[in-house]
Amino acid sequence: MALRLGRLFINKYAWRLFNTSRQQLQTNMAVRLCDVASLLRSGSWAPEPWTGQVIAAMETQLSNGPTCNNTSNGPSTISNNCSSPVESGSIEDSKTNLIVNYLPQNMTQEELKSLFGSIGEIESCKLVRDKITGQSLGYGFVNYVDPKDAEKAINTLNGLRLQTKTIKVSYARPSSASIRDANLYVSGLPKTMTQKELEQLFSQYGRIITSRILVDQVTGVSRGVGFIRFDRRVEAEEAIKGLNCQKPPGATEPITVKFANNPSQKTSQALLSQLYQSPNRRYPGPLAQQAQRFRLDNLLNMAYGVKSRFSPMAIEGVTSLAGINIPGHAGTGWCIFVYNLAPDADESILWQMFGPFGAVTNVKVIRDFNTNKCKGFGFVTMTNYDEAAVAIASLNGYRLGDRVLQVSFKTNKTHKA
DNA sequence: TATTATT
Repeated sequence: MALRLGRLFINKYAWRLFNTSRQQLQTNMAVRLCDVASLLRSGSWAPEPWTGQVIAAMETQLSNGPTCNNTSNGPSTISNNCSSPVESGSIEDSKTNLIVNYLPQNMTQEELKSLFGSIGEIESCKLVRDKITGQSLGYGFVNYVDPKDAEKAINTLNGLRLQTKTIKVSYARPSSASIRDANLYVSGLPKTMTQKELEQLFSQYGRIITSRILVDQVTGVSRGVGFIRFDRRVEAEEAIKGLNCQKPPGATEPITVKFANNPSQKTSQALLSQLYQSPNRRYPGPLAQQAQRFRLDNLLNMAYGVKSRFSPMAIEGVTSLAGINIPGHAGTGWCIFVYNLAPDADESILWQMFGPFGAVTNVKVIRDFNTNKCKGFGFVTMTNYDEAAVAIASLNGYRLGDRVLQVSFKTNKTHKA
């Protein structure tokens, strides 16, 4: 039994790591879409040949622009935005606070902040997680300092594809008990009914926030079930009274309308993660350290198994991971030392240089306290070893302006310039 | 007949 659980545990981590690295790559791609495109146009950045595919994907997404509606993986709202102070009659609607929906399951709060921080200064950011299991509930909040940045985030990040999801970015409504539990589950729908028709049917009872008709993944044909989320719970209650057991216009069978199940209902997976994750997060102890080691081991396994381009480490690298002496590794990622930056270098140039290679969680330009000019070096933290290694191999010796950069994993020794 | 929208 213990072995079984252990195996499940390991597989779960391997799976998560694999998806996380893919997702983070895409996240960082997304952040740098505009930057990279402008660099390409200016000709000041020459990517390695293999990054061509990544760049092409960026350009495709950039040229397509954000798409809000009717994606195969996300519900959409025909009636547009979620927050209209006029319509909702509220004058307290924040113009800085955004709700972000349909986030990939494994996206972290830091990644959320990283993505939205590329737009402007963030006052606060929260990824909402299940209180018990710690699992992401797939949505979060981003509160900007400047309302203009919130608007910009909606314009540039709404409809962004991350992994299999298409995120939705909209103004958050003022939090209130009246808007909770307003999600309806509808079944018995005619297979021919469109989302628009579904919304038309329900819109008489209130403002619809989202609607969705589930479709067969292969054929794309309606499964006759869907969801309607109203602005307010009372509206949902009225819709149940008015539409449950009723036949939609032209339909031969009545539909069933009821409140949707809460997402926090426990699955076996949730129970498993509750067993292992929850105590770890609250009380970092031997189990947490063990989990960290699994993460690291699996990271290496994924690097070996998934990437054929690059064989990052020899066996001594694996054994060193069991210990704590890992050059450049600070627990949260691989720290990279970048030397010979110009005095006017800023963080954005580091994002631009390293972002295309994979998941970048942090960049820092070291500045002189008095002049605020770059002291000639900085640091970049990357999540995945292989991506960091390729970035280093590609950017070490890179000519930035009239300077030749030195790029390496950060060592534990003090660097002598 | 079931996705993850209110901190």
